[in-house]
Amino acid sequence: MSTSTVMQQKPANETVLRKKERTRRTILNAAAKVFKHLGYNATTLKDIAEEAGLKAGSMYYHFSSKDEIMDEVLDTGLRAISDAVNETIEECADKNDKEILEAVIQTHLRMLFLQGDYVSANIRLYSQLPEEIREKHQDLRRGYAKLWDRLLRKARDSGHLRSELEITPLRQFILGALNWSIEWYDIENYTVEEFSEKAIKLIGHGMYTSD
Amino acid sequence: MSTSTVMQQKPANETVLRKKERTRRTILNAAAKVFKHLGYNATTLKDIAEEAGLKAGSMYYHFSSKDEIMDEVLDTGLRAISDAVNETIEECADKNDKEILEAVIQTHLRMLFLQGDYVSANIRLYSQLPEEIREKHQDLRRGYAKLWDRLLRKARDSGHLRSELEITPLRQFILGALNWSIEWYDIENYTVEEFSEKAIKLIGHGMYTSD
Amino acid sequence: MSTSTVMQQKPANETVLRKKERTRRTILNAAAKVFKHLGYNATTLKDIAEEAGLKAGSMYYHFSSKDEIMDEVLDTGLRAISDAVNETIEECADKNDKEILEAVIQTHLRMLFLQGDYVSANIRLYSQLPEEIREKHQDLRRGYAKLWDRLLRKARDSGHLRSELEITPLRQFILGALNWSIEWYDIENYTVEEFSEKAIKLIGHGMYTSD
Amino acid sequence: MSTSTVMQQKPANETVLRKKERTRRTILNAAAKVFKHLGYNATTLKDIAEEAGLKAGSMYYHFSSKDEIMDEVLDTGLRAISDAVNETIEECADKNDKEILEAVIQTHLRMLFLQGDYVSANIRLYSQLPEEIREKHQDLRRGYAKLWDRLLRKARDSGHLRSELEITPLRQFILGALNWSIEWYDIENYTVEEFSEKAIKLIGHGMYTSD
DNA sequence: AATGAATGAGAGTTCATTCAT
DNA sequence: GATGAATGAACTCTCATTCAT
Repeated sequence: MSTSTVMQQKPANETVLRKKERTRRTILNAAAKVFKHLGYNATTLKDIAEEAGLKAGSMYYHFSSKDEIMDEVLDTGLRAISDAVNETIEECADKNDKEILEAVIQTHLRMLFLQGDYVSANIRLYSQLPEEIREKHQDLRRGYAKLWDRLLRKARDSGHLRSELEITPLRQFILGALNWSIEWYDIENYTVEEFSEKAIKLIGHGMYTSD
Repeated sequence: MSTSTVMQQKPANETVLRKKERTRRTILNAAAKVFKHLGYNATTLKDIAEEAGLKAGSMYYHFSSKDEIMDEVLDTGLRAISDAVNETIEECADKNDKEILEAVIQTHLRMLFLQGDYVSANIRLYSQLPEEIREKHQDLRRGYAKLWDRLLRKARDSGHLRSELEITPLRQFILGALNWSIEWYDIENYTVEEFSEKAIKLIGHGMYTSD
Repeated sequence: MSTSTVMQQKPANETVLRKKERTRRTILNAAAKVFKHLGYNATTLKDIAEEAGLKAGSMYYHFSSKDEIMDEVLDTGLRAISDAVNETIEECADKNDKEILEAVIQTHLRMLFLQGDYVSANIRLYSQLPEEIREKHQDLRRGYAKLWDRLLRKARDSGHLRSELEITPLRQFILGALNWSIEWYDIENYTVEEFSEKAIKLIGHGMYTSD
Repeated sequence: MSTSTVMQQKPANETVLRKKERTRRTILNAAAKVFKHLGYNATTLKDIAEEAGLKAGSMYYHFSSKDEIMDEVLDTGLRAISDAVNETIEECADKNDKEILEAVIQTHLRMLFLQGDYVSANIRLYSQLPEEIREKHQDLRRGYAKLWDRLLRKARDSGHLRSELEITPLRQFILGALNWSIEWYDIENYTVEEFSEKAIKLIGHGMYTSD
C-alpha cells in the first residue's frame, strides 16, 4: 500500500519476467551454438537442452517446436547483421560510396566472426534447411540482399565500380567469398581488421598485378 | 561339372561381376543426387534406394553402411574435379601461368555445374558432415587445396599475381567465391563459359575501376 | 492478537474457506464439462485449468491428482441422479408402482440432459475409465442399480410388470436404452418431457402392435 | 524351367504374401482386442505390439499410423455386422417383417458377443474417438443405421409395429438397449439365443403386463 | 543379388506432477 | 492460494541396420 510496497513488487515482477526471458535467451544461445556446429538435422533437442543446462522436455515451456527455435535463431542472426550494416551506413554519411562499401564489408565480417553464433549459424545453415523453414525466413534474406544491391549500384553509378558489372552476380560473388570464410578463417592468424583489409583489397583490385 | 558347365559359368560369373559393379554405380549415382538435394542427415537409405530402383535392404549387399556410401560419393566427386583440373593443367603445358589459372577456374566451375552430382554433392555437403566422415576425406581435400596453392604460388612467382598476396587466404577466397555460386548460379541465365569469364575478370581485376 | 484482530481474522478465515470451496467447485464444473466432451484420457489438466480460469499447477492446491478430480466428478454425478430419483420416489408416496416407475424414468432422463455435466460425464465416461478409478466408484453405482431393482421388483410383485421378467437384465436393458440416448438425443427436437413419454411408452408396451 | 519349377515358385510366392497378410491380421486382431479393452487413447502401440508378439516400431511396416490401425478395426467391425445382418435378411426372404426384425436383432447380438473383438470394439469406442477418425467412419455407420430404418419402416408399414412410432428414435432406442448390453452381458449366465429371446420379447411387447 | 520383414535406438513431443516463490 | 518453471516418463513415429529366404 505504501509507495515502498509498490516499488518492491515491481522489481519482483520484473525479475520474474527476466527469468523467463533469460532462460529463453539461454536456450537460443545454446541452440545457435549447437546448430552452427552440427547443422539443423543432426542437432537434437537433447543437445540444445544440455548446452542450455536443462532437460529436453523443458524447452517446450519456452518454444513450441524445434522449428520455432531454428526460426528465431535465423531471424536473430540476420537482424543482427542487417542492423549492424545499416548502422555502419548511417555512420558513413559523409564518406563516398567506395568507403561505405569497404566499411560495410568490414562490418559484415565482424558480425560473422565476433557476434555470437547467430550470424554464423544463419550463414552456414541456410542452404541445408528444410524448404518450409527457409521460406519463412526468405523475406528477411531478400531484404539484406537488396541492401547490398543498393550499395553496389550506387557505387557503380558514382563511377567507383566498373560499369560493365552486373549487380546481382557481383553481390553473390562478394557475399560468397566473404561467407565462405566462415569455414576456414581462424582468428588466431589475423585480426578481423587485417582479414577485412585483405578481403577488401582482393575484391576491390583483384589478384592480378595491375598493369 | 563338365567342361562346358565350367565355361558357361565363367562368362556368367563375369556378367555377374559386371552386374554387381553396375548396380554399385547406380546406387552411387542415386546417392549423389539425393544427398546433394537433401543433405546428409535428411537423406534416407530408402530415398536412395527408390532413386536407384531397389529396396533399402538390398544396398547392404554393396555397401556396409550409409557412411560408406557417403564416403564414396565424396571421394568420387573430389577425384573427378581433381582429375579434370590436372588434365587441364597438362593440356595447358604451353601456356603461361595466368592462362593456366584461368583455364583451371573454368574447369572447376564446369565440373561443379555440368558433371553429375558427385562434385556438387561434395562441395555442398562437406561442411555439414559428421566429423568422422569428414576426417576420412580430409587428405583428398588437402591434396586438391595444395594443387591450387602450387598454381597460385607459381603465378605469383612469375609476376602475374600481386607479390603481397598470401597464398592460403587467396586460395580460400577464390574457392569460396566459386563454390558458393552453387547455391545461386542458374544455368538458364548464363552458359558456364560466360559465367566463368565473369568470375575470372572479377577475381583477376577486382570490382573497382582501375585507375 | 487483540480481540478485534481475532474477530477480523475469523471472517477473513471464513472468506478464505469459502473462496477455497468456490474454486474447488469451479474446477469441478470445468472438469465435468471437459471430461464429458473429450473423455478421460484426452482431457489434459491444462484444458480443465483453462476452462476454470487458472493455471494447471494451481489445481494441485485443491486436488492431489487428475484421478482425484475424476473421482469427484463421477461421485457428484451419481449422487445427483441418485438423490433426484430418491426425491422423486418420496414425492410419489401416494402413487402406484407403475406411476412411480414412470416418474423415475423421467427424472433419470431429466438429470441426464438438464443437470449440468456431472451426470452425463458419469454415464458417458464410466466404461472407458482405468480399472482403478472405476473400482473406487463401484459401490455408488451398485447402490443406484439396487435402487432400480427395488422399484422394478416391487412393480413386478404388484402385478404391473410381466411376472416372467428377470429383474437384473430388465434393469440393464432399460438403463441401456435410456443412457445411450445421451449419444444422440437432441433437445432441439423434443422437450425432455416429450422424450420421456416416448421412452416410457416404448419400454412399457414395446414396439409391436398390441394384439 | 519345367512346369514343376513354376509350380514350386507359385506357392512360395503365395506363402510370402500370406506371411505379410498374416502379420497384418495378427496386428489387427491384437489391436481390436486391446482397443476394446482400454479404449483408443489409453491404448499404446506398445500394448498392441506386445499382444501381437512384435515390437512397436515393427508395426509401421504394416500400417502407417495408430489411426490407420484404428480405422481398419472400425471398418472391419462394422462391415462384419453389416454383412451378417444383410445375409440374415436374405435368408429370411420368405418370412414376414416381424420375423425378419427378430432374426436381425439376434444376428446383431450374436455378432456383438461371438464375433471376435472388431464389432464390440467398434460399438464401445465410437463415441470416444477423436472427431477426425469418427468422420472417416461416418458413412459406414450411416449405412448401417439406414439398413435398420428400412427394416423398421417396412415392419411398421406392414402393420407389425405401432403406427405412431417414429423410426429414428425407435432405432436409436433399440440399438442403445442392445449395444449397451456389451457392458454387462455375461455369456456364463445365458446363451446368446436365450439372451436374444429376452431382448426381443422386451423390445417387442414391453415390460408391462398387457391388459 | 535382392527382398521382405523385423528390430532397437533414438527422434520430437506431450503431460501429469512438483516445488520455489 | 496461485503461478512460473522445470522435470521425467511415456508416447507416436523414423530409420539404419540385420537376416532368413
